[in-house]
Amino acid sequence: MKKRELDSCPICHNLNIDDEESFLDDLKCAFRYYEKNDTIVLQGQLCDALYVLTIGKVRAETVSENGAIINVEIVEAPRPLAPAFLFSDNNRFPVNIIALDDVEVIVIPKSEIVRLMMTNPDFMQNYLAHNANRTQFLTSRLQLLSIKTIKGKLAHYLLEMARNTDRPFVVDKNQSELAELFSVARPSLARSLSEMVQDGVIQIHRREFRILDLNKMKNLLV
Amino acid sequence: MKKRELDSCPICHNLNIDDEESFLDDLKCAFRYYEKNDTIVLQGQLCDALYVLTIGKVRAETVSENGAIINVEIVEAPRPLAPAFLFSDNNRFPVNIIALDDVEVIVIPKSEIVRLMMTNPDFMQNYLAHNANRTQFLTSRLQLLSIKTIKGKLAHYLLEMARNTDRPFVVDKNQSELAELFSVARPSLARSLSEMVQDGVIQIHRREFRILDLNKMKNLLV
DNA sequence: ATTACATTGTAACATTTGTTACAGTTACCT
DNA sequence: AGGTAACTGTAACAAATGTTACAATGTAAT
Repeated sequence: MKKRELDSCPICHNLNIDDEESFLDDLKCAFRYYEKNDTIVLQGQLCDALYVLTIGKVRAETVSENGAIINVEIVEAPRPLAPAFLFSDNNRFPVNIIALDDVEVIVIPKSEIVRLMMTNPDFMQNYLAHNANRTQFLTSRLQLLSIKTIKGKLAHYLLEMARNTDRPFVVDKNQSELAELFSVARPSLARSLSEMVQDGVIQIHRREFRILDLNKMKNLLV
Repeated sequence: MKKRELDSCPICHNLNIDDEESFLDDLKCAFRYYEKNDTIVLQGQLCDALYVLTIGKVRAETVSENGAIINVEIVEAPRPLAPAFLFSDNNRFPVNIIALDDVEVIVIPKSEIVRLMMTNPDFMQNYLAHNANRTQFLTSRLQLLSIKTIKGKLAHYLLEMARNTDRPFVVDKNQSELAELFSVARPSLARSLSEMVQDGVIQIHRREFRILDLNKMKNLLV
C-alpha cells in the first residue's frame, strides 16, 4: 500500500507536525482499511465523525430512488470526505462512498475535531478555509448552471478566461469537456460556437480563442 | 430604528450572552449605519471582516459585466453576510449588498472572529453549523438544477414531499413559485404537470398532489 | 508516410421548453 | 351578490437544445 502524505491534505497542511506518528497517536481516532469496491459510507448514514481519506481513491455517488446513479465525483487522497456535513443540522452523508483502490480512512470523532480546533488555530483556519473554498466552488458552479443558454454559459466562461483583455487566449479543455462542464450535448456546443463565430463575436483557431466584440459577448449573459 | 435581536442570529444564538451591551463592548468591532439604497458592500471588495446584519433588510445581487443583474437574494436581520468568504482563499465579496431599510451592520475583524472561536466553543460550533447548512442548501439546489427536464425536477420535488408514502399531500407553493424554484417558465411547468396527469403518474386537485405510479415517477429522474 | 484514434464541423430531424395570449376558475373583499 | 385580482389550463407558434450520423481535420505512434 502507498504511503500517507498528510501534509498535502487541505485541512492538515502547515500544522508543523514534526512527527506524524506521535501526532496520530495523540489523536483519538480509528484507522479503517478497504479494498476495491468496498462501501465506505452509505448515503443517509449518520455523520458524527470526520472521515479523512489518507490513502487511495474513492468514488462519491448520489443514487436516486430508482437506483440510477445521478452524480459522480472521484476523490483522491489526501482529502477529508464531506467535512461540511459533520457540523450541519441534518448531519447525514449525501452520497455513497466506494473504494476504487486499496484505501485507508482515518475516522476522527467530532469531539476530537472540536478539541483540535480549540487547541490549534492553524487547524481551525484550515478547516474553515477548506469549507469556504468548497462553498465558493459550489456558488460559482450554481451561477454557471443558472445561465440558461449555451451561448450564455460560453460567454461567462470565456470572459472569465480572457480576464478583460482582448488578447487571444488558450483554453485548457476540449469541446467534450466543455460540454460536460456546462452539462449540454457536445454537438449543441459546437453549433453555438460556430454561430458565435458567424456573428463575429469570437474567433477560434483550435483551442485558441479571441473575443472580437466585447459588447455582444456581454449581452449573451442575459 | 428597530431593536437588535442578536440571539436569533444563526451564529450568535445560545451563547449565554447575559448582557448584550457588555458583550459588544468587549468585542473589537465597528457599528455602521445605512439608509435605504445605500451600498454596503461592492462586489469584488476584499472581505477581511465579518459583516453581521443586525437591523434591517438588504438585497444581495450579482451583477454581470454588462451591468445586468443576474441574481438577487433578500436577507433580513439578524444574519451574517457571506460568512464563508471570510476564510476562503479568494476572499472577495461575490455580490453587491444594498440597504433596503434603515440598516445596522456590525463589522468584526477576522482576528476577532478567530479569537471568539478559540475562546467560545459554542460560537465556533454555531459558525461551523451555519456554513455547513449553507453548503447543504447549495448542494441540494445544485442537484435540483442539474436535472435537465421539468418533469424530472417535478419528480424530484414531489418524491421529496411525498416522503415515500402514496398518501396525498399538499405542497406549499403555487405554480409560479414552483416555476421560479426550478427556473423554468410557468406555462411550461403547467404543461408538464398536465402531461403527467394524462400519463397517470400523478393526480392533482388544487395544491393537493397524489402519486399514482411510483415507478413511472422515479423513471423521470433519469 | 501510414495508420489509428481523437477531435471538430455540420446537417437533418425530434424533443423540449419558452413566449404570448386568452379563457376559465378560484379566492377574497365589501 | 358582484367585482377584482390571483391562479390555473391551454393553445399556437418560436426558439433552443438534444440525437444521431457522418465527414473533415488534426495528432500521435510506428
